[in-house]
Amino acid sequence: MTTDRTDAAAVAEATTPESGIADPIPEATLARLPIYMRGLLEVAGDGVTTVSSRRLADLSGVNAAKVRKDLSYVGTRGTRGVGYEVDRLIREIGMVLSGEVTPVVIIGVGNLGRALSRYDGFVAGGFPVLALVDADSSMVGRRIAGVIVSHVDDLGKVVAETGCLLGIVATPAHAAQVAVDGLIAAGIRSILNFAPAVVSVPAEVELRKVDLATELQILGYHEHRREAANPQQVA
Amino acid sequence: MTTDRTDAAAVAEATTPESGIADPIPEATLARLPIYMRGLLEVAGDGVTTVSSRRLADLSGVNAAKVRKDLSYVGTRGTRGVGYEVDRLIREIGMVLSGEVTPVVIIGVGNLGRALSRYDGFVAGGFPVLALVDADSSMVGRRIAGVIVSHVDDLGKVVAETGCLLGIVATPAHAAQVAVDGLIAAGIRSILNFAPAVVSVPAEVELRKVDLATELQILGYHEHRREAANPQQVA
DNA sequence: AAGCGATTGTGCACGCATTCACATGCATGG
DNA sequence: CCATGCATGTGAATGCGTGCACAATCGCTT
Repeated sequence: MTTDRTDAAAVAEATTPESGIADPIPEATLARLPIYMRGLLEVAGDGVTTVSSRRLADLSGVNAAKVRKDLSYVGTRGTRGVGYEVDRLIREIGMVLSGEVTPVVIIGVGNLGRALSRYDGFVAGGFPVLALVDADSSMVGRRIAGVIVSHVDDLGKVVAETGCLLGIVATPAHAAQVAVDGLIAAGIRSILNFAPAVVSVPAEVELRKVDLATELQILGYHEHRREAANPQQVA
Repeated sequence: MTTDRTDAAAVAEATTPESGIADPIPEATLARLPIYMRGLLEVAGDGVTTVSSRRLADLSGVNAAKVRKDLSYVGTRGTRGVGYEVDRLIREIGMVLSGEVTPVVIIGVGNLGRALSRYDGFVAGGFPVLALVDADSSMVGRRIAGVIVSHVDDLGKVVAETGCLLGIVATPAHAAQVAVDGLIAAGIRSILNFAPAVVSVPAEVELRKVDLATELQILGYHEHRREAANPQQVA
């Protein structure tokens, strides 16, 4: 797989046939694939074998054309006049988004960290939480969701042992940057940050952010906006 | 992502003078305002009285031009050659995003719901969790983060009593639609959904979504991509 | 009083994402 | 074996968000 490491490699993988690396799936599409997957698994459970883009769109709450364009990126082709084969779609999408099980480490076992470590959706989605670390020594040794909490100083060791590839930061804001640096030092290059803080990472590290307070604030904005517009109406 | 904005109304109120309702702040800008706010509060704590767009940009991890354009939406004007007045910016941004305290109700007190109800960031951001409900009778009556859990059947009553304007759905996927319908029936028109399910709401209801599993899947995709490209290198 | 350095405010162009609209092509029925 | 209907795949138009680049403008210094 890919022995030519020239700068032309990037160009070459545009429409690589089957040489290994291939697709540059748009971020927006990527974010919808898991949604499609859920819908597909649902109809598959009902014994349905084919779906139209229209049907899948309804299940996912999006536009039918968008579904088709999205699916065109994953490579699967549907059958005109019929639709897409459910089983195959599930297989192909599943292959695109981390086909196998990808273990996760969580830094910070406060309220949020504990909840995340017990969140069923992660393991169900193929992301078992295999490691927990915290800076608080009184937490170390505790067992949460079947996993023993280690000290953050042992992060490198724990990550190496469990083979975690993804890191979740669930620390207070002031500890976020340190936590991220630690993850990177431990070899993690994909990080999901729940701490309400701006952290900086080297370019080769993928950092995504979930900001709970911000979500509420955006909702609050719209809510106040509506209140200002309408007089009032207690349901 | 998430959030469907039908700008039918937004167009009409384009540049209302001061008739009450006014600004149509872009969604992207809105999402950054809380970040700016954090940076501003930080420098304000250090006694700084003015910031340049450059400085604020560095603190927020964004582009300076973006900061200026964003701030132009909130109305505040800076002083050329000097920068923006910190105190005023804090006040103005604070006014834009739900100037006052906005109470929140959480449906579902499983792992996630409990964690959210104890999350300090909410109350710190002006979103105290004043009500908790669950469908499980064994949960009803329990006290979590100082709030007694009520039964979901009493949702309307609880919402009315506490004056909650925002709803958070933290139920399992299969209960999400019912939960959302309940919130709407109770008069809530701004909802944050953590359940991994597609739910439908009437047009006048604002629905945002936080999909934890999807976030990991996107990270997983990029991680696998990198692995496929590079040979391997255990730090 | 006037110039100078600094920083804002914004016009413009580019790129990504969404959506429409339609030709292409497959499967089924007569 | 051909016609017909239905759903795919995609070209093209539109809109939003981003970031550059620069003129306008302010405070400060001389």
